[in-house]
Amino acid sequence: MTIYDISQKAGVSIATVSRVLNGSDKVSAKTRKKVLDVMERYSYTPNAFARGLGLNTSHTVGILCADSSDLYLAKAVYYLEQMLRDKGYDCILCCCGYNLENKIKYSNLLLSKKVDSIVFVGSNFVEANEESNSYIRDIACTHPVMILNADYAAPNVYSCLCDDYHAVLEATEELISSGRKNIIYIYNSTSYSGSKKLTGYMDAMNTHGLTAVTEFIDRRYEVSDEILDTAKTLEGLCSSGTKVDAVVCADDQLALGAVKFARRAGLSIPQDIAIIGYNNSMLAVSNEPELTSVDNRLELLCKQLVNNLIEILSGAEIPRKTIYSGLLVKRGTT
Amino acid sequence: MTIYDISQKAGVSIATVSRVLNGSDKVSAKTRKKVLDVMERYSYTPNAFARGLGLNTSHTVGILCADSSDLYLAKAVYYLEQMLRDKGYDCILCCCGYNLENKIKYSNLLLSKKVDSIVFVGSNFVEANEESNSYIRDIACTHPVMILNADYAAPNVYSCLCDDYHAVLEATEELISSGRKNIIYIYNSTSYSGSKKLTGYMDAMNTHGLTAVTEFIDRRYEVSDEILDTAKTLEGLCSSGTKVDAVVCADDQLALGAVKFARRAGLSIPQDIAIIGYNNSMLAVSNEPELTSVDNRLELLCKQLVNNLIEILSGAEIPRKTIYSGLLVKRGTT
DNA sequence: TTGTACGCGTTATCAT
DNA sequence: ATGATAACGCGTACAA
Repeated sequence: MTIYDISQKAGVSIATVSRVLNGSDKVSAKTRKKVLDVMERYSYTPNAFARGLGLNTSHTVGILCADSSDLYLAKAVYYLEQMLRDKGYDCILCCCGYNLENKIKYSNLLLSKKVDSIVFVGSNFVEANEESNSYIRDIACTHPVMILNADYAAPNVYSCLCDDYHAVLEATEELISSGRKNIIYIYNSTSYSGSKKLTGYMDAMNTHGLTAVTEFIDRRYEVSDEILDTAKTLEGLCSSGTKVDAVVCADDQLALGAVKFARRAGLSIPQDIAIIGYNNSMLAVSNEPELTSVDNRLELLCKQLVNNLIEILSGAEIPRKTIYSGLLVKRGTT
Repeated sequence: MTIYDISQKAGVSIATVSRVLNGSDKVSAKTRKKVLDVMERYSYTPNAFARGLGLNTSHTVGILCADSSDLYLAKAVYYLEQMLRDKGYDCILCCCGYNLENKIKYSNLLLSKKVDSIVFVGSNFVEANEESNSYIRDIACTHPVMILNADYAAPNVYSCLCDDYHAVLEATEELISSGRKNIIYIYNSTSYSGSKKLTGYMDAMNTHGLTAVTEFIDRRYEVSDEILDTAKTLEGLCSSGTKVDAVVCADDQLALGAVKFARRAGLSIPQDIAIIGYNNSMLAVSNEPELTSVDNRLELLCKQLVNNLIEILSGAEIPRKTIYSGLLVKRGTT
């Protein structure tokens, strides 16, 4: 079924069919109904390719993320997909891992598929050294670029993020003010948001004259391995004499590692050791005791990002950067 | 940059450019190099719309799932996306929730986007009553349909699944043979695989002359709520006098609910109560003690599904149904 | 309000 | 081996 067939069966021209299709008001009610009926009867659907060819847009946005099975990213992808679909946009998903080469390769692939915009999901798309980010600039020359959870200042690049710096700073200070002194920070990423968080912790410790101790956990293919690594790292740290009465983690899964450590070491939570996670994911509640965790407002961020994107695609101006505050959700581990 | 521009700059016809593009062997090495050079210089990329219009295929498959943020589905989507991309296919992701109307609506949407096939991820796409599945038949009239984790017998529909029936049956028997008598089954889905699992439990109990006790937990928007509901349900059950010395769950998150219940009730795991989960997800290891859980071979299933799909799209014949056995992974809760 | 005709960028079928 | 040209299905000036 093409627009031709419909026009013939309805006894009108293809132009009229096209007008009906696109909701033009220059069609008489009678003609519209006639055409609509025929379309209905033959359950006609316009050809997306032909339409795209003429319009040069597919009403599709490319979603790029490192790993859509990561708890946090999966949630983000889910929100984005739902919200974009509500606005009439489809999503092509592309998981590109954590290395630069693939980020570039897959961005281009998405562009070649004629997406209207690219959404980078996760702060790992913005790195510390400027050259590694030039691919973002390149894309932004032709397409609006949206970044979730990181900021990159360039024309046509728009960011929605949580104030991770202050969130961690405040979480750490909360521990300090409740009397904890030996607070360890555990992280697994040096991305944009990763370094903000780290700085938040450092500043809090320094301000209060406490010694900062940080541990970096390598990202592992299996989350479960990351949890185990965290537990082991803490065990090693303690057995080498380091005192610990609190752990701030850049991630809920790291926090679960800390919980595992505490359990194995026979420490009671939160009396002997307090633990704070990040993301306020389902992991926080799945555990017993439940994790105190920073909620970084993912749903809100996604909603804002999608709204912004729609605005931009319709030609409106929007702020380059939108920031929300994190929220410390207190539960059983503090 | 179009094929025209390239042909002009290379001093050949568009037909030749097209041949180079598609790797035809009817181009002299010299001409090929010349054209390739021009393409390279102008970093030309063929227009996906025009190509699709001619070929009527986009090398894209539609992935339909209820909720891509669900732990299990997210992992599946991730595997599928990676593996399909390896084979040169893109994925349009579409999350349609659990109701029939949206399944149909979004399937059609994907078809209108000219996907080459639709992959249904999750057993919830096949329901008990036949009418609810007719939409699958409809799609299969024009496109190969792949189903992950459920089976539906119809032409042009192919399934990859785990033998959930036997997996649960054996898990239950394992508990029975280790002396447990009051084994409760907890589930949250009556989908294809959901009912297989349930039957596996029932059969095991009946065979050994034990009384089956099952509890259905409503799916909740937040996983954490589901965990809490499970814990509460078990509390209610016990306080009304039902004895429990083991719990088999259709899902790891339900199992975490059981763990939560045990903790709150002061029961020690696994001495007082044994718990078995399903999916062998990260939740199994995130917890302490770690969950004994059935591994339903997701990665294997996805790999097989993708291989099958590629075969079909290239015109080969493949078996309608591929079944793998589940694997009981024993850990701390049994 | 409606219709005609062309362009969008490919692929594929012919010739040559 | 290469080139000319007709599809592919739609949107849209422009004409009526």
